[in-house]
Amino acid sequence: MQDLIDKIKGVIPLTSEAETHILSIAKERSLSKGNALILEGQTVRKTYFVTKGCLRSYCIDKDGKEHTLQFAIKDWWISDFTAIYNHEPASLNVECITDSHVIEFSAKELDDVFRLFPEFEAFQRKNLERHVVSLHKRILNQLQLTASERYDLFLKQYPDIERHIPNYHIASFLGITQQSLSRIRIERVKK
Amino acid sequence: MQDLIDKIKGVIPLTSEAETHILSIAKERSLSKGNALILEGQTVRKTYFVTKGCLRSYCIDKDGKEHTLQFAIKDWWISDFTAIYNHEPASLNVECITDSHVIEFSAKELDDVFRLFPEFEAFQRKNLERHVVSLHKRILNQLQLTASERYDLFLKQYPDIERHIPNYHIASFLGITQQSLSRIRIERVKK
DNA sequence: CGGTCTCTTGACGGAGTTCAAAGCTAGTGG
DNA sequence: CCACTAGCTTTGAACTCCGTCAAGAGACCG
Repeated sequence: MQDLIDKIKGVIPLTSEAETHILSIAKERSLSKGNALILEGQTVRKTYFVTKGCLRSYCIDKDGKEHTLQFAIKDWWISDFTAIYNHEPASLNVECITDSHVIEFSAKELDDVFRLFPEFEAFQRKNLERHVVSLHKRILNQLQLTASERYDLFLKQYPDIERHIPNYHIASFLGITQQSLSRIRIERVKK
Repeated sequence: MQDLIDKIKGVIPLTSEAETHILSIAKERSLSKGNALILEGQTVRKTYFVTKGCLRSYCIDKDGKEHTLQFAIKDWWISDFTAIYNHEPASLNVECITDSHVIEFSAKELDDVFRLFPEFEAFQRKNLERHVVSLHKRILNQLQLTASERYDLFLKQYPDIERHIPNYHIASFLGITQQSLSRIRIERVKK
């Protein structure tokens, strides 16, 4: 829980009332590998802040294949943001890929925070700005890099993730099959 | 200019002081096809709101190929947001692809607006949320759709754009070559 | 030890790229 | 008004990367 408070304080000054309120709506949860937090089609009522472990959000296409939109590790937020912002049913699934600890927030209560403590707007703006930046980078990488180059970058951005999560999840994030990723990994070892 | 004021009023109530301030920092500009607004490597000081015409942002890769990150038509914002948010030199270029009208803002003055009129935070939050949603959709499309399906979707999202801008820009947005797009278009006509 | 999950391997096919050339189209100037 | 040019699109042939399908090899866990 302190992780989150520290993270907020790194961006905006936090009054003790605001801190108390945040603590009152935050709910710590321990999750096991495989737990599903959001399922496609459901109404999305929660957003999660990860303090330990790793989660991912993904969609399932018409052929039943999974495509990973996001991995969330320590200090990242995860949910189906499109569903929350547009008030639609989830089109994504969110699941736990290692045993994890998260802080759960009701999307509605989090929204109230902006009215009760307007200073949080600036915090959220920074979060969204960072999010946009990382999405822009990902799109540009997808447009200009080969699968092998994207994998190199992935390993730099998530230095330790790779030891804990299956390669087929990484493949589904990079936009290739697990077989192709396997071949890329073998090529890398040769060099 | 009224377009922008209307757009703001659609999201938040706008006091007359705030409106006056916005008008005082906004600068209307007419641009011709081919005008460059931002060049890679420069410090980015401006953000643009498009009221007429079409602009695009793109990067140039190590082989000299262009990759389009964004098209901006009426009511969209465009700039190198990564450069602005991270205070880095531009890694993108922004250029005018048809004769256009934009409202130009200094990034710094726009930032001041949040301090002077905190009610704008909610407006900006909505903008950023919408931006994140559209980027998520684009990434998922890139992961699960064929080039031809992505082109179909593109035509739906930008119904008229296609008549005014060269196909090779569309190809560079979709992540394919202009030759491939040409073949896709021919296949479509057959059906 | 047996089953399940994950990764690797091989053969083949297909979508998209590359390079090069030709065909269009619209604007420009003689 | 035509010829020329520049910008854009189409076409063809060869190639490459990656996907698909199917099978096998490890690894992990009850």
